[in-house]
Amino acid sequence: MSRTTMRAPNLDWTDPDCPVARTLDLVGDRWSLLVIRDAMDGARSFTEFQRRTGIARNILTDRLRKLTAYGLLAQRAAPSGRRQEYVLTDAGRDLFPVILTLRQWGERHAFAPSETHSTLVDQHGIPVPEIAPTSADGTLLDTDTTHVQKTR
Amino acid sequence: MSRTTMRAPNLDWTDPDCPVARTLDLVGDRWSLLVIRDAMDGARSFTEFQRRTGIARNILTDRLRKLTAYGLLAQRAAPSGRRQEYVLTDAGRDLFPVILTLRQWGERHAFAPSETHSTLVDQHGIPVPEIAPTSADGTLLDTDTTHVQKTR
DNA sequence: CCCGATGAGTTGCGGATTGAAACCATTCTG
DNA sequence: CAGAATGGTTTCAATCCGCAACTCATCGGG
Repeated sequence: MSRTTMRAPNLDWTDPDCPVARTLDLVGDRWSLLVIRDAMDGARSFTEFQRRTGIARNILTDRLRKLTAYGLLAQRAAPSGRRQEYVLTDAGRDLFPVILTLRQWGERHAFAPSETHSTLVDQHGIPVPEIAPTSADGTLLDTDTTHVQKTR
Repeated sequence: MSRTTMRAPNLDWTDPDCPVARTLDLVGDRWSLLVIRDAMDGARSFTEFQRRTGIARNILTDRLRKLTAYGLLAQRAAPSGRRQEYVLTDAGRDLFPVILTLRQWGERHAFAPSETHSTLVDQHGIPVPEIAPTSADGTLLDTDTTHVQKTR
């Protein structure tokens, strides 16, 4: 889990002390996390991102640039030919738990019981179990058993 | 974990089959998740949300209404006085893992080593450990060891 | 009972962000 | 080499957002 040094991308954070707010300042718009999702699922090229997300092309240009500037994507030469491709950096790949929890919440709450949806599976085709936050001693955590400790 | 029936809030999903996209259709804007974050940390009233997030008031009005319509917040009479207050529903509280993973990503990647930030702690004041997605047999999961299985 | 202070919005408006579509320069491909 | 695909850029209209001012109801004193 290498630590990428921040490129001071935003001079003015929405809430400089809150890690949640900082993360959302980087990927909390309508499209960035869908681009990341598709990158995790194998998308590499401009056209492929555009096809999968349906995002407008000028906006995609902007998002790819921003995500690259923030250090979540990197551009490198494609293995075949001399075209460029976008790949996730370590920091970008590290958004996996975020995408996963968004996915699992959606599965639980954004589908009617009758509806079907795609599923995330591991190498053996077994569905990924639901994530459950636990404390150091293994007990389940939720809103009621945790609180934010202000930096001082 | 009670299942709230969807209120068919969005007639047109960005990507109807993908749980990630559906979740982002509900809370994937600039402010909704920060409102949820503050609700989890005890905010109840319009003014309190406004003060904590710094969001414009007309936008806050809109977000509170939408989140209520989507079933993530509910309005009920405040215990003291007859004023109304906004509280998280079960579905809203269930976003805890999402907020937590956003927070943990931010802690890892959105702060320079020298910077300090607020921390999430449990009842005993012990920092919440980092979430690690695992498969059914307990092995660590990431982008390389999972893939989306299309619904068919 | 009247005054000022809050709380909870609503309205109007200018500026920023998006989306759709057309256009353009390279690079492949047959 | 012609035509298609890739990876954008430009233009323009529509939408969204932030700010400030305004409203309306309630509340707490004096």
